[in-house]
Amino acid sequence: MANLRQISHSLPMQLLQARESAMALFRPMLRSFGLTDQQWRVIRVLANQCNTEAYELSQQSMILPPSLTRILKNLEEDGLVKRTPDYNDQRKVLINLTTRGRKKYEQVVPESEKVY
Amino acid sequence: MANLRQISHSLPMQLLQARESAMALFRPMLRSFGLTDQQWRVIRVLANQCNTEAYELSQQSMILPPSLTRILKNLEEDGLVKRTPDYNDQRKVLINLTTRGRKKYEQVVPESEKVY
DNA sequence: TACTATTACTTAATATATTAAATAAATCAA
DNA sequence: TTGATTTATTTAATATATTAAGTAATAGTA
Repeated sequence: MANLRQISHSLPMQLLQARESAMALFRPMLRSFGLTDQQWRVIRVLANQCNTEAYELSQQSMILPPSLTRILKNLEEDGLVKRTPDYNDQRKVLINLTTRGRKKYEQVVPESEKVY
Repeated sequence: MANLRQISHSLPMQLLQARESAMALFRPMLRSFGLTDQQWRVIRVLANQCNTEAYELSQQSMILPPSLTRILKNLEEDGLVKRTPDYNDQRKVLINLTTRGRKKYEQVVPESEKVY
C-alpha cells in the first residue's frame, strides 16, 4: 500500500475541477440573468428542439427526472416554459419555451458566446 | 446566428458527462459501504493528512464550506470523523478520522482501486 | 376482457450546492 | 488598548441531487 492514489490525481476529481474552472467563468453571467446552471441547461435544450419529452430533456440536460420536475415547475412559474400533455400518450408531457423563455435565451446566448 | 453551439458540444457539458460516466462506476461500490460521493472525498483527504483545517479540507475535497459543515456533522454522527478546536487559533477546527473512520477508509480503498 | 408488466412522470425523504448573512476569534492601526 | 478589519467557520434560505416509492396511462398476453 505504499502507492495510494492521491485524491487530487483521481480522474473524477480532475474532471470536477476542470468543470468548476469552466463554470466559474459562466456562472456570474448566468446569475446576472437570474438563471441557475441547471435552468440554463434546460433552456438551451428547449431552444433547439420543440415539443421535448421530459425524459429526453432529462437526458440531454444531464438532470435526473425528479430534479427536472422541480426545475420545470420553477421555470413555469417564471413564465419561461410551458408544459402540454401529449394527446397520443397521456403519460407524456411535451415541454416548450414560451415567447418570454425564447427571449431570455436570445439575450443570454451572445453573452455566453463571449465567455466561451 | 446560423451556427449556435449545441449544448451537447459545450465544454462544461462534456466534462459533466465524462465525470458522470466515471462516477457511475464508483457510486454503487461507495453506496454499498454507506457512503456518498462527497463523504468519500472528505474521508480520502483526511486519510492522507492529519489535523486538517476546515478551509483546506474544503479546497481539497472541492466542497464549499457550508456544505462541508453539514457533511462533517453527518460523518461525526456516524463516528467516522472528529473535530477538535485548535488551541493556537480558536477560530479553527482541526479535523481527523477516528479509528473507525480509518478502518472504513481501509475497507473502501482496495475496492476503489479495483474499479479504477 | 382481465391480468401483468412496462413506461413516463411525480412525490417523498434525505443529502448536497450556492449565496448571503451571522458569529466569534484574531489582527492591525491609531 | 480600543475600535475597525479580517479570518474561519457556521447558520439560514433556497435550489438541486439522489434513491426509492407512488401514480396513472399504455402495451402485451392469455
